[in-house]
Amino acid sequence: MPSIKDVAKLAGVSIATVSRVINNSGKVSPEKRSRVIEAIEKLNYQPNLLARGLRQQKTRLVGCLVPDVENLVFARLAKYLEEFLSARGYSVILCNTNNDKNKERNYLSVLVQRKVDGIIFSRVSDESILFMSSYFRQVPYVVLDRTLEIEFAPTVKLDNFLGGFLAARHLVELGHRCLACVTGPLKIRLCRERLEGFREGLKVAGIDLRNEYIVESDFKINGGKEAALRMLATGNLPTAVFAHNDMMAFGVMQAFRSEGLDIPRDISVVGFDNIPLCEVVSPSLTTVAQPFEEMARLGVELLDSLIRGEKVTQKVMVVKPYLVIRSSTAPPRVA
Amino acid sequence: MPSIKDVAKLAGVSIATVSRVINNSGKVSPEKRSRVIEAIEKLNYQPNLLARGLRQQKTRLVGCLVPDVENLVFARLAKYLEEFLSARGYSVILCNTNNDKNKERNYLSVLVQRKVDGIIFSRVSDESILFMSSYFRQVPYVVLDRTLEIEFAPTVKLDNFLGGFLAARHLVELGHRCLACVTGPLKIRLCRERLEGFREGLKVAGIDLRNEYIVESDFKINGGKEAALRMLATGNLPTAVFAHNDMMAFGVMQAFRSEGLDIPRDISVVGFDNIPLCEVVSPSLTTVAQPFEEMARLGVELLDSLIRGEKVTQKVMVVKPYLVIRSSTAPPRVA
DNA sequence: CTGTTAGCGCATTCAC
DNA sequence: GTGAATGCGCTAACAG
Repeated sequence: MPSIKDVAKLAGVSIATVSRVINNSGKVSPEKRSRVIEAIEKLNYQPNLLARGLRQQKTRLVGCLVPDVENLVFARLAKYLEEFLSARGYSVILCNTNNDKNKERNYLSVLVQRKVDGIIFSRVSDESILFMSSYFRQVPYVVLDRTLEIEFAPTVKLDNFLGGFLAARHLVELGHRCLACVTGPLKIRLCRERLEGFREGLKVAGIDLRNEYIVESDFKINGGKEAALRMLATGNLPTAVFAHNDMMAFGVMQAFRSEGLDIPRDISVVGFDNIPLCEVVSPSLTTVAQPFEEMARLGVELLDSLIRGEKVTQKVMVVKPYLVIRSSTAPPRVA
Repeated sequence: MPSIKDVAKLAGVSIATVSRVINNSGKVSPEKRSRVIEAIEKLNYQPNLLARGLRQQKTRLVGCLVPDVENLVFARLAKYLEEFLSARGYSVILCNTNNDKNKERNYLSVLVQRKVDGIIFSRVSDESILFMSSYFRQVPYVVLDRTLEIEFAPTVKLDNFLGGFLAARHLVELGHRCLACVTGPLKIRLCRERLEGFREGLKVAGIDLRNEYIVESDFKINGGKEAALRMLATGNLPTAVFAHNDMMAFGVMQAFRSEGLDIPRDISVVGFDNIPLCEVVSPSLTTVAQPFEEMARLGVELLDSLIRGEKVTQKVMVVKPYLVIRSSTAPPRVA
């Protein structure tokens, strides 16, 4: 591996001049510049980013923590984060925490040791945040998709209440009066928000969301199936179901269909997330879409500003979900 | 950020002693050791891995190139790679090339500049490999899931021919005599291998795979749909279909079902990959499973050996796929 | 056992 | 414009 010295020697200049050429800083005579460029190409020289980082005290590295890359939601988020970060000249260390607090802790430590310029957290546990808090003044960070209880934490989040509300309004407008909600784990704040938004959407139409129509589940497809089966078991079916994510909605649809019900003729289903699969299943799934790309873009912009030390006035950004109407929702059958 | 100097000062020892404690190298008196440890904790000192990497000429960083993290196959692979690599003390820079040759090129360059200890390629283009070849003697690498035409390239790959063969044998054993294959892009070698394996599996049963029953597609769900519709259009339906991945198999199932056909009563379908969705769709999908975890494990082991400079006798490893029989396959209806 | 020192590769003063 | 010298934080070689 050639170093800057080798280039300098070959070009017959000092390493300072080579550095100036590489970084386009300072004045260099055209002649020496071309000699340096020639040497660089001849040696196939690549600057050592470790050394540069050590010297400059910045690395153009950003760490991204996600709970599960196999989850389509986070795969998507990760993809966009990476795309926008690399467009701004950052490399990304992607850390899959697997929802494991110890892994989170470890990764945070590793990222700090590797001197990342910033960190983007997505849905980490409060414990990790606590652990991380000792670094909070040392390394810029942005929290994505999850609100922290920490004041002033720079955050990009979805208006989950609105998401639930949109689902409710859509179903009410179709004429549904008997609705159910399959939630994610209610210990997660965003689930509570989605539920409350849904409840409010019904309330403004004069409909009560009865407790027996709230089924708590786990964001997984099988959880959705089980939730639907539980409803079937009561014999008291709603005419429409709102699930807190698309996977559970798929499970709900499958369970109902396996019992001979037709979607949406017998029961309408609304999901949440708008993962690509929504449009390919049949019937295609009406869902509350999360603007992942926008969230990633905002998160990256925010982090970049923080890293560059720019003054950031708005540290908490809330993005709006929107409804994508497909074929899984329809007016209820006339009773 | 405290440095080793601060620790040394606080503990009243030299930086060499601190280094010895950190790395557990050399002998240090118990007393000084505990003083150092105390200082480290007090200052919340974290070693600077840039400096260490620069000094040691190794970083414990590994770069992983995948074509598309949103694709469940690669998300899975990436997850396992990360898991096994971090278990061995490596951090991972995950690069999503988005099937873009320029991004591949860029990433390779970045990884080299960041002095990664090794690289794991998954399904990169031949062009990138060409570009990379200038580094091949400088940085250890392993090719996953795709064979290169380069001699001696360390590789972990699937026996794709066997995969096709297994699918064929299963269907033939069920009694099918009229079979079709929905392939991925045939310019990709592994698709040709899967197809040939399938053909051979039929051949040993005395069945010819007729050309009109080979439909080339694109690995996507919609591609599968279209392929099925094309078959329907000919009016000459097979009794079983083998698709080169699960997503296309889902598309095939959907298209057939939307035309009133029943899976597996009217038509059996076999997929490839064994993504988690296989067991949750209905009917659940019989498929040729790729042992992603094993591939990742072998790839990481191989790379680690290479990095450590161990002598590696077997540089090309071929892993075997296996059949997972679910509900999408059944004997054909009696003609 | 322990401390001093050199140097990894680079950007950045500061003289000239 | 240009080069010599310094130091980022660390490990390793060496001397004691």
